[in-house]
Amino acid sequence: MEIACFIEAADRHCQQQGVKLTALRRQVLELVLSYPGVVKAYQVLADLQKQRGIAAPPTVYRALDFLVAAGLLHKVDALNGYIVCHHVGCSHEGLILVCGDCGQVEELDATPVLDVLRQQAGGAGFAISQQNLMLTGRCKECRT
Amino acid sequence: MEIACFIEAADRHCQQQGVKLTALRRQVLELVLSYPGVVKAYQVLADLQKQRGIAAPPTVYRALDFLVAAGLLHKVDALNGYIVCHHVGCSHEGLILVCGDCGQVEELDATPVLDVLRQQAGGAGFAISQQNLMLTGRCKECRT
DNA sequence: TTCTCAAATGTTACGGTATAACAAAGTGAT
DNA sequence: ATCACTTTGTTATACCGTAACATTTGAGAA
Ligand SMILES: [Zn+2]
Ligand SMILES: [Zn+2]
Ligand SMILES: [Zn+2]
Ligand SMILES: [Zn+2]
Repeated sequence: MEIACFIEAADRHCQQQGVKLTALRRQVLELVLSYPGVVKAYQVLADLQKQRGIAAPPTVYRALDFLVAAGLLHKVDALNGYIVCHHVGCSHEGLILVCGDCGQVEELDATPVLDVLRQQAGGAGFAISQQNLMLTGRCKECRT
Repeated sequence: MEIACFIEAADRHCQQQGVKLTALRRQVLELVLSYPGVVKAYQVLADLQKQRGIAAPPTVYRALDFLVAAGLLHKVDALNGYIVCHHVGCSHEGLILVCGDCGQVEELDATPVLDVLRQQAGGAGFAISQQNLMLTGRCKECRT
């Protein structure tokens, strides 16, 4: 199974970083993984409630925050959602393409373009921090 | 006055586009202009209430949506806020730098870098739409 | 083992963000 | 004046996210 494999990698990744992928965090990660694209916190919360009967917002937000900090998820501000990072470990800044029609997500490497952006911003006295680039558009399928 | 000049240009810009900068929309634009950087909808709402006694969220959200659609404001998703576009008319895609410390904003031209991004995304079958690039970081002053 | 402390999770309550739905008022054309 | 259309007002509610404090858990020290 694809998911189990990812979880295993995530587990190793957390151990390397000296943080713990607890049962709850793993469960939330699995729930996010079960979606093909962007997922919202309250959707994860609903799923979690189906599985363990009761859960409150802080439970899922804390897990999501942890997973983002660990580099396993990315937050998609424009959609108030989260996506799985499929480039764990490859110390990267992501170029995240979100299809506005179907919600599917593709993640490319933004390192080269961010070098250019850092230079351009630096010329204006601005130091841009480590971050991902989010762009919206339409995926191959949705372009018909 | 700087603001009056901007409003005048905004008015012309709207006329050219065949949309109307009504009194309410102008008032909201002035309120956003009165801040140096990112402003939040509910802050504008509070200001509006001071000026006209009563106002509800839809009033300000509708005005803000209009101003964004007209190209007079940009929405900063990462901060749930809005900024004034100081490149009205120059048909542009902005590279918007937001200082995470002080909220100040600088807007550069993102056209060249978006050309590169379009090419990279196109290689993955993705057609990215017209949009601005938002990056967070620290401005000259806040870097101490 | 048992204690202790820090991290993680549970729980309650609340505040911030945004929109749906419908009513009323303005605008301009016939 | 009447009509169709756009804008604004109003109420209510849904969605997003966190503060604050209680409780549990688990790893290391005594
Ligand atoms: Zn990634
Ligand atoms: Zn799609
Ligand atoms: Zn702009
Ligand atoms: Zn600053």
